[in-house]
Parts: sequence; structure tokens; C-alpha cells
Amino acid sequence: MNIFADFSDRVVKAVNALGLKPKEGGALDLSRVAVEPPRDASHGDLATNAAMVLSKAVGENPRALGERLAAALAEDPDVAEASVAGPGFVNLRLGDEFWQAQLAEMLDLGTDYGRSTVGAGHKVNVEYVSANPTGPMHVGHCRGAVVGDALANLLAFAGYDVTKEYYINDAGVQIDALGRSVMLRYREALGEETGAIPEGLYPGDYLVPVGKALADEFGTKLLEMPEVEALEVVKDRAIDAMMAMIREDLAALNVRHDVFFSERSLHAANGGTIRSAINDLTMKGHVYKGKLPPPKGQLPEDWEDREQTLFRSTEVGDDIDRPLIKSDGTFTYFAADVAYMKDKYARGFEHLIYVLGADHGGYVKRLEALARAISDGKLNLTVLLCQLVKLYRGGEPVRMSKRAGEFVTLRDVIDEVGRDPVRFMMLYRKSDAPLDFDFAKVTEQSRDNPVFYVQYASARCHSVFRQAREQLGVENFEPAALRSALHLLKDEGEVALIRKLAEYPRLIESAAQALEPHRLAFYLYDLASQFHAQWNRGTETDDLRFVKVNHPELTQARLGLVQAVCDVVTSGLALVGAEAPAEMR
RNA sequence: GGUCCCGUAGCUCAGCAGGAUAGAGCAUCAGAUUCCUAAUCUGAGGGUCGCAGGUUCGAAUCCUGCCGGGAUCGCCA
Repeated sequence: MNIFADFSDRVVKAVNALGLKPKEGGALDLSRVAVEPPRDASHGDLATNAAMVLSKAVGENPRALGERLAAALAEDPDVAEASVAGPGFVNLRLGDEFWQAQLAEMLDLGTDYGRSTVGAGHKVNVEYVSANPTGPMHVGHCRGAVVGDALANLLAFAGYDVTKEYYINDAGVQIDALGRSVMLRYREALGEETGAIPEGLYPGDYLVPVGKALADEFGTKLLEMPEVEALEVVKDRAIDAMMAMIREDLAALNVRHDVFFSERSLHAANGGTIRSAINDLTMKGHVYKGKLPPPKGQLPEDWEDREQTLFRSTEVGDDIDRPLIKSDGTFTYFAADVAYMKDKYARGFEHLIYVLGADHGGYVKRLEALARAISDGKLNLTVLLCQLVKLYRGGEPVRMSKRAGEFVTLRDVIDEVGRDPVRFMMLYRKSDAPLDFDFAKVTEQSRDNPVFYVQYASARCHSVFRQAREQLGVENFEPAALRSALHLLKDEGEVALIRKLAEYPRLIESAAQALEPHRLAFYLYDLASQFHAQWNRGTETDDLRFVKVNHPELTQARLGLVQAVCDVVTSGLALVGAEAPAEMR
């Protein structure tokens, strides 16, 4: 349960009970009333801005209104103290019993604690990765993959009906190049002397086994058929092989998609699907034939004014109209997107989320325009642009040359630093800020590394349980036992920890609604920090140790708290896509 | 030139649909190990939130304009 939402209702009730009337007449606007954790814990457990937000409409001094509201809220049995502070905040302090009851509820729910229904089952499609199937995934794909996956996890946890989708760009010139590259490897496998890989083809060694497999399967048969036909076969096999490789890369990163959607399938049957999607747009008056003005600034050298079939996206919010059919009659990449988005809309999605790299920034407006045109404004569309990841090794930038086929693959990164650190670090920054990724630092198992800090909290929880079992001679602590004496948890550090845990449901909801999975990583860091602090207080004050051999009841209560911390850390790390280890070596 | 993103402590960054005295980590300095993993913790110093206006009870947060950095800019995907 989100206690902030709960108390927000209670505050609204209290406001209503005061019988406030707006000066201007009509109904009182309560939409801006909020209940939040106060910035400074010394202010109390909860704070509401209600008095400040309403004072103007009501024509009453905010502090005076606050006093009346505080008096009303003090009637609530869970409220130990209600006071007015600052410009008119009403601060609430809740009784220990309330927090102990919260903890009991957390323990009942286990790792389901924090699961929410704010999503109300709305159908959301999260499209991410969508790397071209022309080679293994490289680091550039990594951030979008993790952000998209964690976001999808988060949305599902918050009650949305989420589909994780991968759009396979298996059409277009890069696939032709892939086909010809593999054809070369195929002939090579048959013993032909093929020489150097020509410019424009993919030189990577990873295509060698694909050529070999073709040689094994077909022998020289492909050489005997017309080249166009042979290339189709080769492309088929090559795409399959590349996607198999990509799926393995994704699995290594703990990324799993529900749907792999092929761009090529849209082009099948002579582009019928795309043609019909364009027809739909045409019927709605969004398509015309014409010429685009040249881009401002410096004119491309080979600029030629040509007539194309254009999407009148400027009428639905874009800056410039966008080509659908090239001057030579073939479809643009965007044309396939029209059909693809139409398909998503037909599948019943209410919200489409695209996780794209910063280099696709120029694509955002036309996608938004397209969503409006296709659905008459009913379809929600959000593009999450992930800024670039800069790789460093001990402070020095890592150079990559795509042309020479020298790039750091995703697999290289995972092998070197491990899956969990990669996932966590990719989320330990908001996605619209660039991210520096230093191999040395991420590998380091130290305080400089937030991944280990959080995972250590999980390990420490398990360690406390191990110690408790040993010292108390108990084989296993029953869930009921952990809950039996929670009333003994009165230390301010313990209650503070429960408060922090109580923020989790609200965090899930707000992070999901804001589409900001990084908040989860920061929350986990904070929680771990508070837990480590409480643990260490036991080193100063013996009474505060979690395991007290002479006080089995108190120990059980504290183990209950440790269990709840463990559950939230485990749950949060699962959303991040990392493990919550029982011990660290 | 157009569009989008960023600008917060020496460095790397948080700041939750505008709220109280702007927070962490690193680095610096001073401390804590007869004690559940010191992979941890406690404390100190460190800020004109790029600049200038505006909106309002209240702005790091919203609006406008500048400055600085990055991404991108017809028939590539």
C-alpha cells in the first residue's frame, strides 16, 4: 500500500470536514493537494501542502488554515502529532504502532510488496534495442537495452499490461550488404579465393561460420542459381543467424522480449501491408505528392529537387513533412514505420514507448506526428532518448572504429565487468544525461561502486540471518515468528528504516508514471545506505545489534525488519535485472 | 540556420508533476574493527543551482531570451 496516497485521501477528507468554501464559489480544487515525505526527517513523517495550496481560493491565511487542518488530522488515531511549520506545511508524525503495522504488511507481501495497480492494466508497448541484425550487439546498444528492459519491468510491477518488443530491421540496404557479405563468406567456405572484403560490406569474422553453414547445407547449389534468388536464401539464413546471436547477447544481459517484429514481413507480398497503411493515411488526407524544401544551413552537395510521396506531418505537430516513397518509387524506412505503428495500434496498445539512442532525436517528432495521424490523437506515444555512453579504461577514452570493424561488443563488456554491474550502472544516471562508463571503476568491488554497495546490503541481510540461526540455535525462523514481536521495534533508526521501506510503493508508482527507471537504482542505494548505517550502530551501541542472544523476541522483531529490507532490495534488484546475492565473495 | 538534450560542490551526479536550511558519492581532513563480512559506518570543510528577465505566497524545478557543451538535419536504417 502506498501510504502517501492513503494519507492524501485522509487529508482530503479532513479538508472536506472543515467545510471550506471557495471565495469565487463553485467546488474547491483539491488536485494540487499532495502528501510527501518531508525533506528533513526532523519535520515529521509526512507533510502536506494542502493549507498553502488552498489558502488563496478560500481566502484564509495559510498558517491559520494549517492550524485548523492540523487539528482535524490530529483526530486520526494513526497520527501521533500534527503541527504547522514554515509557510504552512502541516507535518504529521505517525505513531510507532503505525510503522510496526506497516512492517507487518510488508512481511505478509514479501517480494510482492510494492506491486501496484496504478497501471490499471493499461496496455503498453515498450520497444527497445531493435539493433540491426547485421552483427553482434555492441556497447552502444547496451544502455537502451537495459533502460528499456528495466522500464518494462517497472511498468509491469506497477500494474500495466506490458509487451516488450523488438523491431527487427531486416529490410533495406544494410541487409543487402549483409547478404553480399555472407555470400562472400560462403564462397570462401567453398574454397574460393575471395580477397579482401570490399568497402561497404561487413568485414567481421562472425560471418565466417554463417558462410560455412551455407556451404555445408547447400554445397555449390547457391552458385548455380541466379544470383538474385541465391541472395534471398543467403539473406534469410544470415538474418536468422544474426538474430540468434543477438538473442544470446540479450540473454547474457538478462533482457527478454515478448515479441520480435520483422520489418521485412511488412515488405512481403510486394509491400501490400505498407501500401495499405499509406492508403489509410491518404484517406485521412495526410499524404500528398510534392517536393521538400532543402534543409536550412549548408546545402548537401548532391542536393537535387525531386518529387516524392510525402506525409503531411506538419499538420500534426512536426516541423517538416516526411517522405514515404522515394523518387525511385521504393518505400522509405519511415513508410514501414507507418505500417508497423498501425499494427501496434490495431493490437490494442494505448501507449507506445520507444527507447532510442540520442542519434535518433530527429526521429521523435515524426513518430509523434504519426501516432496522432493514425489514431486521431487517441494513441499515447513517448520516446525515451538515451544519451550516449562514453567508454573509458582507467580514465582514458576507448576508441572505436566502426569502419575497421573494431568495436567493443556488448558481450565483451559483460564478460569483463559482469552482467549486474552493467545493468546497474546503465540505470545509475537519468537516461537523458550522457553516461561515462569506466571499466576500471565498474569492475572495482568497492564503495566507489554502487552495485556492490546495494548487493552487499542483500548479502548482509542473509548474513544476519545466518548468524542469528547459529547464535540462537534456531534452524529456521518462521514468518509468523518474525512478525510476533514487532511492537519491540522502537529505536529511531529502526523506525526510520521502516519509513524508508514504506516509500517503496510510492517510488514504484512515480518512477513508472514518469518513465524513469533510474529512480529505482537511486532508491536502492539510499535504502542500502540506511541499512548499513543501522547495522553499524550496533557496533557502537550493543543494544542495537540485530542479533541479541539474550533477547530472542527482540531478535525476531529485528530479523523481521531485516527480512523486509531483504525483500525490497531483492524486489528492486529484480526490476533492475540484477541478482540479490546471499553472500559475496 | 532548424530541432532535441544537458549546464547544480574541485570531480561524477541526485533533487521525486514548484515547497521548508539545495543533497549523495569520489577527492581532502578527523575518527570508529575484543562486535552479526571495514566490500561498512560517524563527523568536518566545500554552492551566486550557466547568465538575465518573467509567472507566484514560494522557482534548481515552469515560461522567454541569451551564453556554453553534445546529438541530429531529403530519397540511411
